[in-house]
Amino acid sequence: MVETSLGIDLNVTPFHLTDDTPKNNEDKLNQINLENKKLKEMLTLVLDNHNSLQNHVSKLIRDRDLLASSPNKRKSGECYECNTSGSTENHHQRSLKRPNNGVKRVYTRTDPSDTSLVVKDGYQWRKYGQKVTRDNPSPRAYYKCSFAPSCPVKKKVQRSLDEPDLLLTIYEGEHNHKSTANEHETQTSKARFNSPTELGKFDDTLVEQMANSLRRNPDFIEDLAEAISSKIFENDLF
DNA sequence: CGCATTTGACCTGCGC
DNA sequence: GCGCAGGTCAAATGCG
Ligand SMILES: [Zn+2]
Repeated sequence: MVETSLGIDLNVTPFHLTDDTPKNNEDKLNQINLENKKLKEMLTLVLDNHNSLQNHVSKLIRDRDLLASSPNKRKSGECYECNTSGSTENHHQRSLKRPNNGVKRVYTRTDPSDTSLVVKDGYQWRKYGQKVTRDNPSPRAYYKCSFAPSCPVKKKVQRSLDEPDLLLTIYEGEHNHKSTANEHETQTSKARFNSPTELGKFDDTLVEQMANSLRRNPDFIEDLAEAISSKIFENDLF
C-alpha cells in the first residue's frame, strides 16, 4: 500500500536558460512563492500525520509490551481501564507505572542515530554496564543514580525492538532527593510526545530526523539523482 | 587529578 | 553440574 517511488519532480530550470525580463522574473517569483506555500502546508500535514501515527504506534507497542511482560501477575490496580475504555487516551500516553515493585516503564522518543542512550530525565546517572540481550540487537544500558549509594535508584535503557526511535527506560526505586533539572528542562524532555503542528512552525528535531533518514535512504538518493539528471538532460537538448 | 564510561570478567538464578 | 541469559563489578581508559 505504500508508494515506494518518490516520484520526485524537480521543477527547476537552470538560470542560464531563463530570460531575464523583469515581468517574467516577477511572475516566476510569485509562482515560486505560491509553490513554497503549498509545499509548506503539505509538509505540516505530513508532519501531523506522521506525529499521530507515531503516537499511535507507540501506544500499541506499549500495550503489547505490557501484556507480554506481565501476562499472569496482574495484581490490584493494574491498568484495567485502558482495555475497557478506548475513548480517553491521555492518561497513559506517556508513562506506565506499575505500583507493584516501584518499577516504572517509560517510553521516550529519540533520534535513532543517537547511540548514546542517554535520556535526560532530570536526574544524573552513572552508567555501570551494558549488555547485549537475546532477542534485541540493540544493547541494554544500566545506570545508577549518581548519588548512590545514598540513593538506590537504578534504570535500564534499551531501544525498542521494532521502533528504532523509541527508547524504553525502566526505572526501579524512588529517589530520596530532588531532581537536579529545572522545570523547563523536565518539560522539554517530557514533551517528547508530539503534539499537533502549528502551521508554519516545525519541530526542528523532527525535521532534522526526517532529513537524516532521507539522506541515509538509498532509494531517495537514487530518485534524487535520477530527477536531477533527467532535468539537466532535458534542458541540455536546447 | 577527579570524575565518568567502557568492557570483559564475574556472579546468580533458572531450566535441563 | 552445566550452560545460558541477565545483571553487576572493577580495572583500564578517556576526558575536562
Ligand atoms: Zn537519585
